[in-house]
Amino acid sequence: MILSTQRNQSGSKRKENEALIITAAEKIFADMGYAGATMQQIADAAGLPKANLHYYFPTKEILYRNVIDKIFNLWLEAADIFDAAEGPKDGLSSYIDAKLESSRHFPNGSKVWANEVIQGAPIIQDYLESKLTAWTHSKAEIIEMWIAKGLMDPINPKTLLYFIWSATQHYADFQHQIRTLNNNLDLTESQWIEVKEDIKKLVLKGLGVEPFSEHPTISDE
Amino acid sequence: MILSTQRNQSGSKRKENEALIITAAEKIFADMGYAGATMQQIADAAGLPKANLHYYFPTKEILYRNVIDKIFNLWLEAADIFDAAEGPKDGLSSYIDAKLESSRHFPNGSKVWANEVIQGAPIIQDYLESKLTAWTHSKAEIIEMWIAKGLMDPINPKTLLYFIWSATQHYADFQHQIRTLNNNLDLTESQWIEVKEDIKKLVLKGLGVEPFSEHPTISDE
DNA sequence: AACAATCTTGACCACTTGGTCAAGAAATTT
DNA sequence: AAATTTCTTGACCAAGTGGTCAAGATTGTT
Repeated sequence: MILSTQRNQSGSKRKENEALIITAAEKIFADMGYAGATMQQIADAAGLPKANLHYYFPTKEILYRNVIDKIFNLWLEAADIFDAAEGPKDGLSSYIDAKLESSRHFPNGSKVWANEVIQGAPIIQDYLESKLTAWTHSKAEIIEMWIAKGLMDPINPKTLLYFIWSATQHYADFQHQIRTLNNNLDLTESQWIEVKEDIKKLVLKGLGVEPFSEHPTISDE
Repeated sequence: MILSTQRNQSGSKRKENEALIITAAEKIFADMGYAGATMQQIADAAGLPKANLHYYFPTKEILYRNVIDKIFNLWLEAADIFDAAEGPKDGLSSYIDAKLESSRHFPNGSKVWANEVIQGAPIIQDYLESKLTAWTHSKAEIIEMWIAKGLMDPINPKTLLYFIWSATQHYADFQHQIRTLNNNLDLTESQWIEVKEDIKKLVLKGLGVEPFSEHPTISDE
């Protein structure tokens, strides 16, 4: 008895099972969309009976919102890099790296988000209106400051943000298409490195962020 | 009676109604996803009773594949520009323009495609394996030729294609998010022009495609 | 005008879905 | 060890789904 008392060290059984269910749900929602996902599939993926899911998350929508919540908070964290950066070379590089890492290792979150937004964000509109709007404005200000300081070419900050979001999230959302066009193989480590370098180079050079090391490009052939 | 005889001049009633249904279906599939869309919703959007849909398209999946077919053929057409181009400046500019126009005026097709690919292309995998693969290889060859001729910096051609696809399709797929971040307003004509210019400039300059007209950018502040 | 082909439609059905519930098993507290 | 809280689960249900069907309306043909 004494031995088995505190079997679950890391918090209550509730937290454990909620995390288990959310992880399973993230995958199923990513693969099937909100409407296409069934509670039964999620239950199977989590290894629990369906009725048990409803004990922890009363409705499918509540479960879904918990999934979104987890995803969005991860994204917010990943973007702290931005604020700490000295200038665009540093900040944008790190941000692109972080977003690509996230696309590589946690594509499901990005997929769920994409699916939801494509469909007009019927369930998470309040997120867009509040959190995402605030976040975007704060990052746009930083970019504008960089432009004002002459550290990069002028560009609409939102256009640049969309640019980076789309280029990086594409590797999560369109993972399947990319794999198919890569002889049905996932990208290798070296391919990922190449993608990272290509994207960073393209963006930084495209923005006229100067000291990109490397030999200066030959101007005319 | 005589008056109403040839009411439908342009081809058979079949073609008319099929087009009507496909257009309605495209919107519903884009807004709801494949699983989330119901035949009843599509029927309502088309102004027809549900049983009538099944007369023209026996199953939901057959209707869906017809929608995909229409979308994909439009994309193929838009990419002919690529082959006719002299070099990257011309070719990439035109392609970006065409893709952005398509995102602006026909976002639903892009959304349906994105939804499907995110979910692993359960229904259109054969498209990816055959048509898209062939198309991509042919475009990659052109890009490699441009690189070999020294018309642009070296880059993995697929990475570049993904880059352009993601940047342009983002404006269709994430239309709702972009609108929300634009004070709940659709982009204006001048905003679209700005986006086009920003993206083209970023890509071309990022690829070291030189004569981008305009005044030479001031190198240091 | 008679006939044939095409199209239209309400009513219907088998099946799946999210969600409920009540009985009980485990764990925790007193 | 008794009482209480938390968790587990099979069985169940009302609602909605894709798809069917047969009767009829419309159109085209001879």
